[in-house]
Formats: sequence, structure tokens, C-alpha cells
Amino acid sequence: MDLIDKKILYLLQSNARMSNANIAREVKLAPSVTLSRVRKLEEQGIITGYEAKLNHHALGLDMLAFVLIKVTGDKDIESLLVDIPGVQEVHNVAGDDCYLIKIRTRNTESLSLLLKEKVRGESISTKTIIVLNTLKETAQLTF
Amino acid sequence: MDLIDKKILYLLQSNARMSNANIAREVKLAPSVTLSRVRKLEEQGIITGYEAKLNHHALGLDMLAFVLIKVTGDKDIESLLVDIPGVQEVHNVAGDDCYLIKIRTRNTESLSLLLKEKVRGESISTKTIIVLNTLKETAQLTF
DNA sequence: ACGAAATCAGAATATTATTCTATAATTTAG
DNA sequence: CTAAATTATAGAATAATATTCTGATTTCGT
Repeated sequence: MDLIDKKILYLLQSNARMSNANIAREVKLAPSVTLSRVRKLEEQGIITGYEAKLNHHALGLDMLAFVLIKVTGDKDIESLLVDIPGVQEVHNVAGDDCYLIKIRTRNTESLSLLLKEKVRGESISTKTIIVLNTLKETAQLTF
Repeated sequence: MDLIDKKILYLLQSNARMSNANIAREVKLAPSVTLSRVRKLEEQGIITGYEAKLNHHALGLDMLAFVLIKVTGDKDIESLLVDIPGVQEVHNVAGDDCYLIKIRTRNTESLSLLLKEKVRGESISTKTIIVLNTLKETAQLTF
């Protein structure tokens, strides 16, 4: 990975749909070479995918919450959490067999309903952090 | 927004670099029509962008943490948090003037250093949640 | 300096994006 | 209920792009 690869990564993080021709122009290389660099970054697993970012509010998902979930044994709660609609992230965090999930729902009701239906039975306790306002939200990495 | 638009959104969430021609094939519409639908979704702000997803480990960012930050007054801590390198998300959360940030760093040291240097001075208290293992992490929305 | 490996530019071709036009479908107003 | 207006559609034409190939150049280790 040299500076050109880093610039390619930067560009694709900013706009994943940028054409190969435009990337080539930006990095001042021939399109053919640029394409093979992108392919290599994909094959090496440095680029893991390309996602469209959607406006949650436009889709009626006004609620964002993080929920800390303390579980008892090693039940199969992981696959359960992963499959809950609206759950965007599931992390295993340090201390007390805890999971942290990031979840988007229509409103507070649908959130509490989901937690009641899907999570409560499998957990000792949950702590919900309600997001009022998001100032930044990106997957972009600076390096 | 009809079913075809939803399918387009689904496809672009799965692979933002899918060609318009392929999207058209999938939704069984002419490329011209498909393109104008995508443009409209962009103009309406339903699609807000396209991001390449990178492998953090390949970039030497092995550490992921969420940090809850309790602040005193309404200092300009927000722009400070947003600009810290590695910070991917900054949320204002309910209760006690708290912020929740998602941050990626090289290791525990660089995390504690960042917190010490940038955050501690501006905050009453911080609570750091260290992620051991991530089971799911996507911006995809199901609807 | 030398050879191997990687990187490069540029040409050729296949595929795609984009614009345009004409037609069909749907909605709206009277 | 009908006519006009709006919107959505397919398909053609062309501009741009992606992709593969070839051969030249550079890089790197020895």
C-alpha cells in the first residue's frame, strides 16, 4: 500500500460510486492501472464492500438507540441479536458478558416492543441509551 | 417510493458500486428509467451517499471503543469531538448532557492518549466501553 | 549493474451511462 | 366522464466508461 492506494481508499470512502475513470484522473494514473489497484485492494480484503447510505428519517426510522445487554450463560443470543430488524451493529464488549447493539426503530414504542419481545427473555439486564441528536456518523477511516 | 425504488435501495445498500445496467436488469426496467429513479432518490435525500467499507485491521486500527462523555457547560466540545481522528460517530444522548462517541484507534494506548489529550479537559467524566469482538456492523436498513 | 518482478501507458473492444424522443399510463380538473 | 396535464416508460443513439491485452518502463534486491 503506497500513497496512491491510500488516495484511492480516500476517494472511495468519500464516494463509492466514483467512476474508475475519475479515480484515475484524480490519482494521475491510467484507468487500467487504477482498476487493477482497486481490484487488488478488494482481493486483499482492504476494501470489504460498498454501501449506500440512506436517510433514516425519510424511511420513517426516527429512533436511534444503543442498548447494553447483560446476558447469563452463553446462550445463542448472538444470532438472535444479529437478526433483529433495525439492528445495525452487535458488539461483544469487555466486562460482565455484555453486548452492545446499535438499533434503529420507528419510535420509542417500537423500540421498547422489540426489546420486550426479543431481548428481555434472554438477558439479565439491559441499559438503553437513547440518541437525541447525531453530530457525526460515518464509517470513514482516516489513516 | 414504490416497490421498485425499495429494491433499488436494497441493491445499492448491498453493493453501492453495482452498475446502473445491472440494477436495471434486477428491477426489470430500462437503464434510462432506472438511472432517473436513482437520481431522484439522491435528489430527494433518501440516498445520502456511498461509502467504501474498509478493513480496520488491515489499516492497523485494531481498537474499537464507545465512550460516554459527561460534559459541564455548553462548551464547544461538539466540534472538538467530531474532529478527533478515528472518531466515526458522535451522538448527543439523553440524560446529563452526555455524548456518546464511537472511536477507532491503533491500540489501547493510543485510545487512552487521545482521551487524555483531547477529552478529559472538557469533560466531568468519561466511561469507556471496549469492544472485544464485533458480530455485525453495517449501515444497512431494512424496511 | 543485472535480472526478476512489479508497475505502467496506451490501444482495442465490450459494456455502460446518459440524453433524447415518442408512446403509454396515470392523475387531475372541469 | 372526458380531456388535458403530468408522469412513467421503452428504446435508440451516442458519449463515456470498464476491461483486457501488449509491450515499455520502473523498482528492487543482489
